[in-house]
Amino acid sequence: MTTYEREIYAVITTSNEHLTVEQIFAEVRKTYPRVVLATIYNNVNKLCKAGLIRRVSVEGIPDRYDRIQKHDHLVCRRCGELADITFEDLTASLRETVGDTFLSYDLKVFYLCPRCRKK
Amino acid sequence: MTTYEREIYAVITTSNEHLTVEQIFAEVRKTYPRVVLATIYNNVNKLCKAGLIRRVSVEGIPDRYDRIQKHDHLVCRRCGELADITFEDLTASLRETVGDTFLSYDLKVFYLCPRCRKK
DNA sequence: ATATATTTTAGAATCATTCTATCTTATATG
DNA sequence: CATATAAGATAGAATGATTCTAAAATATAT
Repeated sequence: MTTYEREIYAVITTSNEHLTVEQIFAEVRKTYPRVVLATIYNNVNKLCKAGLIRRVSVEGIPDRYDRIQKHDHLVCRRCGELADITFEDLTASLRETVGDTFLSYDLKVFYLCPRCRKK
Repeated sequence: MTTYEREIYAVITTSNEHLTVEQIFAEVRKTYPRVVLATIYNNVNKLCKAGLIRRVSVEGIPDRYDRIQKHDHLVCRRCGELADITFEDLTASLRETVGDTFLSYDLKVFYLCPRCRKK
């Protein structure tokens, strides 16, 4: 692991939020002021391919990066904010339906977050 | 409904595939050669907001448009190709977990499509 | 110690999508 | 019917996240 890989991995896994590349960039910059945005892109891609982090893509907003530990996501339909939920694991059931080419799944649950609910 | 809305709606709902804006554009053009790409964008957006069609966003490839009738999607991890599956309806169970701010959900199942499997 | 591979930097390029301004068509009102 | 107003379509520029390319720096291996 390179310095940046380690640093970016740490930023993502120690954060309780779902960080965008820009947010990771801002964070890494505090320690390594000369880092460049492309380096963050390079490394989140590498970390994703290595299976150490996961990308969370929500339509219309920049991709976010997250720890891999199994969990699903709540997405606010109004503001796009992400939150974690842990719903029952569908793996076995899906593998049965799909067959042995099944790889993984992504469950996004749309809702109104508490803040948006008030409005 | 305007002429284009009707036409675009028809193209999407009569197709067995999951069409991109470009594909819809090509199709509509056959009947209305003077149509412009922005018109397709305007109208798919309007149709989505009206709840007559749904957008299917898969990371890294252009958005696709689909009929609304409840079903889930298989996404090939290798080529991005989409296919339909109908998995058990999780609505009731999710509403229980999430509460009454629950709106809807999106389940994507990643697999290897038959074509990619061969390689 | 030198060659080779990997990583980073810098900035240009890409490309789906949105936006703005203008023109056209449809609808409503007197 | 004529004119006003709203809605839709066109054309093309703008946006913005992400990727790509080429060069520079750093690390690894022989």
